[in-house]
Amino acid sequence: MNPPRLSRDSRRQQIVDCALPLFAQNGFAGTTTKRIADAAGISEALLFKHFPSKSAVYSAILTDVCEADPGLMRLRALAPSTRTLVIFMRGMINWFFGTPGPAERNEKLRLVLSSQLEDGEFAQVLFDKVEQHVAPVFIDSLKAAIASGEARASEASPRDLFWFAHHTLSMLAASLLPRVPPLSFPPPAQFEREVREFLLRGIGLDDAAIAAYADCEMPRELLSEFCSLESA
Amino acid sequence: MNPPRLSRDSRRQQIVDCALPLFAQNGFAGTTTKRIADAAGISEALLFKHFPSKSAVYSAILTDVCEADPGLMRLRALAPSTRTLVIFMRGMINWFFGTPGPAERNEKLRLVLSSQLEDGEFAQVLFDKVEQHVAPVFIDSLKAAIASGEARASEASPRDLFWFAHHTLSMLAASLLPRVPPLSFPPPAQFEREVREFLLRGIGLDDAAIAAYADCEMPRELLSEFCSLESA
DNA sequence: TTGGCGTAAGTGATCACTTACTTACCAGCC
DNA sequence: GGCTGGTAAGTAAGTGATCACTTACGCCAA
Repeated sequence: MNPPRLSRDSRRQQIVDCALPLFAQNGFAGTTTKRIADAAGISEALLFKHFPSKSAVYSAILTDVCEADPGLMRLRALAPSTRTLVIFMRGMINWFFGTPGPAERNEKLRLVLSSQLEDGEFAQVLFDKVEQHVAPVFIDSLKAAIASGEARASEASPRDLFWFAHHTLSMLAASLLPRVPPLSFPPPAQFEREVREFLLRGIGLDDAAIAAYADCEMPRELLSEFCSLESA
Repeated sequence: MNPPRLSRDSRRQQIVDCALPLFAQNGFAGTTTKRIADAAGISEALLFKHFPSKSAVYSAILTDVCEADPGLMRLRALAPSTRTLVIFMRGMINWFFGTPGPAERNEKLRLVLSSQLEDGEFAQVLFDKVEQHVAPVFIDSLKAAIASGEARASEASPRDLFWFAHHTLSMLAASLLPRVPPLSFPPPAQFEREVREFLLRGIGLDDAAIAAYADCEMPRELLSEFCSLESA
C-alpha cells in the first residue's frame, strides 16, 4: 500500500526524470512545483528536501541532458571521406526526423529553444559539446571531400557550414513540434531525400558525389550511436 | 499632471504595443497582467475593461503582428528571374540579420518560437501569410532560373526549398537571440556571403550564377519593402 | 447630466516554499 | 533473536506573495 521508500540518489533522479517532460512541454514559468511533485508521486515538501528551489530542479535537468557521452569514438574513428560525410549527414537528418520515438528528441529540442528564448545558457553548453564531439567528424570529412575534388570550397568555413546544416534541421524539427504543424511536408522518405540534397548542395558537394553516395546504407550500429551521440 | 485620457481604440492599441515586447521576452506564462498594465501606465482594472482576459491580449498581439500588408505588390511585380531570386535571397537574409534595429524582428522571432513550443497556432497563421505572399516570388524566380539553365532542378519542390532556406535563417537568427549567443559567427558582411552561398547552392543555383549576381545591389526601396513585408 | 474613461481596493485561487510532525529503516547493544 | 535510539524519508498543513480578474466608485468632457 505504501509507496516504496527510495534512496536519496534514486529519488533525486526520479524527480529529474519526471520534471523533464514538464519543463520541456510547458517551459520554466509554465511548470509548477506542485505538478512536478504530482508527476513524481511525492509531496511538494519532499521535492524541496531534494532541491532548494524550482530553479535547482531545472538546472539539474539541463546538466543531466548534457551528460551521456556514448560511443562517439566509433564515429570519430571513421576515416574522413566524402562517404563519411554523406553518412554523417544522413545520420544527423535521421536523428532529427528518424523513427526512434520523437519524445526524447523533442524534449531536447524544446529545452534548447526555451533556452534560446531565455538566457541561452543551456544552448551554449549543449552547442559547445556538439562542436567538440560531433562537428569535427563533419569538418574533417568535408575537408577530405574538397581535397578529393568531390566538393567545392565555400565562402564559409566547414565549421560554419556544419552549423548552417544543423540549424536548418533544428528549425525544421521545431516547426514539426506542434500537434498541428504549421507547415506540411512530403512523406518521410521523400522529405529525407529533399533535405539531404539541399544540405549537401549547400555545403558544396558536387551533384555527382551526391548521386554516387545516395544509396549508401547507414550502418545500423552507427545510426544508433548517432542518436545517443547527439545528446552529448 | 493627469495622464491623457485616450480613446478606446488608441488605448487598446497602446496596450497591445506595450504588451508585445513583454510576451516576446517572457512568454505567455511568464508575463503578468500587472506588468502589462504597468508598462502601459494604467491600472490592471482598465486593462480588463479593454480585454476580457490575459489570453485576449495575447491573441490581439498575434493578429496584430499578422496584419500590415505593405507594398508587397512591388516585389511581386518584379519579373521572375535568377537575378530576382538572388535579390530576394539577399533581402531575406537582410531581414533576418540586417541593420534596421533587431528589436521588432526579434520580437516576431520570439513569438514564432514561443508559438511552436505551445500550440503552433500563431506560427501557422504567420507561415500561411508568408507562403501566400512571400514564397511565390521565390518560387517563380527559382523556376525561371531552372528554365534558364542557371539552376539545377532539385528533389524538393521550390516551395519546400523556400522553407528550407527560411528555416535556416530563422534558426540562425534564433541562436543569436540570447544576450550571449551560444555560437559565434564571422562579422556581418562575411557572414552574409557565407549564408547566401550556402542557401543559393542549396536550392540548386550554379556557382557561375551565384558569382554573376554576387554584387547586384539591393534596391533600397525594395529592401525596406521586404522588411515590412516579412511581417505580413 | 450623463456615458464612458479610469482607478483603489479588493476577490478567491494558486504560486514557491516552510514548519512541525510521523514513519520506516538500520545500526549496536543486550 | 528482541529492544532501542538515531537518522533520514516522507507528509499534512500551512506561510506570505502574487496570480488573473472584479467590484464599487470618482471624474471629466460632451
